[in-house]
Amino acid sequence: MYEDLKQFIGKFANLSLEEWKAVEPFIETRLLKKNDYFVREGEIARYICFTQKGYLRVFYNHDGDDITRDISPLHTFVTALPSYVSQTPSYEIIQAITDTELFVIYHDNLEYLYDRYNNWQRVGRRVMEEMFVQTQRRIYAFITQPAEDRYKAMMKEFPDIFQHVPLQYIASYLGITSQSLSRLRRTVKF
Amino acid sequence: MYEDLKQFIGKFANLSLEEWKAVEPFIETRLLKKNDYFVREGEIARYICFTQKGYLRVFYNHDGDDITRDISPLHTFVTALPSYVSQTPSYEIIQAITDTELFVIYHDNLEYLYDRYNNWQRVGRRVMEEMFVQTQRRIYAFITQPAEDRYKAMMKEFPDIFQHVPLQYIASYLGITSQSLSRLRRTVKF
DNA sequence: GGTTTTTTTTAACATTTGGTAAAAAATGAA
DNA sequence: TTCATTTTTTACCAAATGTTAAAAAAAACC
Repeated sequence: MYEDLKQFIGKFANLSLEEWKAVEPFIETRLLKKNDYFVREGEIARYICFTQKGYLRVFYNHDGDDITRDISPLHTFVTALPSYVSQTPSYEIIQAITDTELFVIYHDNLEYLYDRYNNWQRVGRRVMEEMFVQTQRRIYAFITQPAEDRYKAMMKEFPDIFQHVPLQYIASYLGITSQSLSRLRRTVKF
Repeated sequence: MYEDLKQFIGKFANLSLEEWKAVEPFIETRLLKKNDYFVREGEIARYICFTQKGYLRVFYNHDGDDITRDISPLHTFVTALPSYVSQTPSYEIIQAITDTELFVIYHDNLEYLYDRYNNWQRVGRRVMEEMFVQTQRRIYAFITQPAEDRYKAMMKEFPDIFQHVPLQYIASYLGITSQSLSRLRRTVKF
C-alpha cells in the first residue's frame, strides 16, 4: 500500500516503521472525476495531496483567462501553497484534468506529524527544497528560452502529459496563447 | 546581536533561548567587497548565508551571457540551492554587487541543527515554503505580464535595489536585454 | 586630470508573440 | 447518429522584444 508515495518520500528521508505507521491514519484516498475541483477559488486549501493516478492543474483566473501555474506530473505533491501555508482563502484553483486518485492529508494533521516527528518535518523541508529548485529551473527557462524551446523541453521531459492534457492548458503553462502554440506545433517537426 | 536575522526567523517559529544559543556558535560573519564571490562556478556551495548588509546576485553563465536568477533583497537567505542541497558542484554563481556583510552557516552544521532540534528543522521548512511561494509569483508574472509591467512591479517592490544594482543585472532578472530595458525606461514615465 | 574600460542608451531592422476573427476538428450530449 | 459545444488551427495584422552596431555616459584606473 502507498508504494509510490513511499518511494517518493524515501528519496528524502529514511523513515522508521513507527514513523510510517504514524502517517497512515491521516491518509485519505479521494477519487476525482475529470473536471472535479480539488481546491475551489476562495476556499481555504486545508489539505495537500499526492497524485496517485491522473493529472491536476493549478491555475488562477486572470481577467477571465485561466493562467496555469502547474500541471502535476504523476506521483508528486500538490496543493495551493499560498493558501495552504497561511490557511487563508485561495486564489489558486486546482482541478482534475483526468479522472484522478489522490492521497489526501489535512494540513492540521500534517502539522501535528511535523511537531511530533522531526523526520517528518525533514521530509517536508526536503520536498520544499526540491520544489523550489524545480521552480527555479522554470524561471531560468523563461529567461533564456523562447517559447519553442520551452515547448520542446516540455515534450521531452513530460511526454505523458501530452497524451492527457488539453493543449490550451499546456500553452498557458508555457506562457503563450493557444494560437501561438498551434503555430509552433506546425513549424516544429522535431 | 543578529537582530535582523532573529526577526526574520521569528516570522517562522518561536525559538527558545536554548535553540538560539545552539545556532550562535555556527554563525560566522563574512565581509565581501563588491565583485567578490560567495560561490564560484564549479565549487560546491557548502554554506548558506543571511544578507545583513549589501546585495548579492545569483546567476549563471549561458553561452557567455550572465543569466540572473535572483538579486537578493536585504535580510534574506541566499545560497546556490541546487548545489547546496545535493552538495555537488554549482553551475550557479553568487557574487557581491556591493560591499556586503553576510552571516554564514555551513551546510553540515545546519544539518546537525536540523537533526537535533525539530524547531530548527521547522524554520528550514517554513523558509523554503515561503521561497517557493515567492518563486511561484515570479512565474505567474512571466506568464501574465509584459516586461514593462514586471519592471514597474519591481521598482515598486524593491526600490532600494535600483539605487545599488547595475541595470544590466536588473534586465536579466526581468528576462529581457539591457537594450530593451533602456527602451522601456525611456517610454515609462510612471 | 586624463585615459581606458564598462555600462547605458539610441537606432534600424528582424523575429517572436499577441489579438482578433473565423474555419476546422474534436468532443460531448441528446 | 445528429446537433451543439468546446478545442484546435489558420490567417492577417499589431505589438513587444531581440539583434546588431554604434554613440553617449558613467565608472574605474593611473
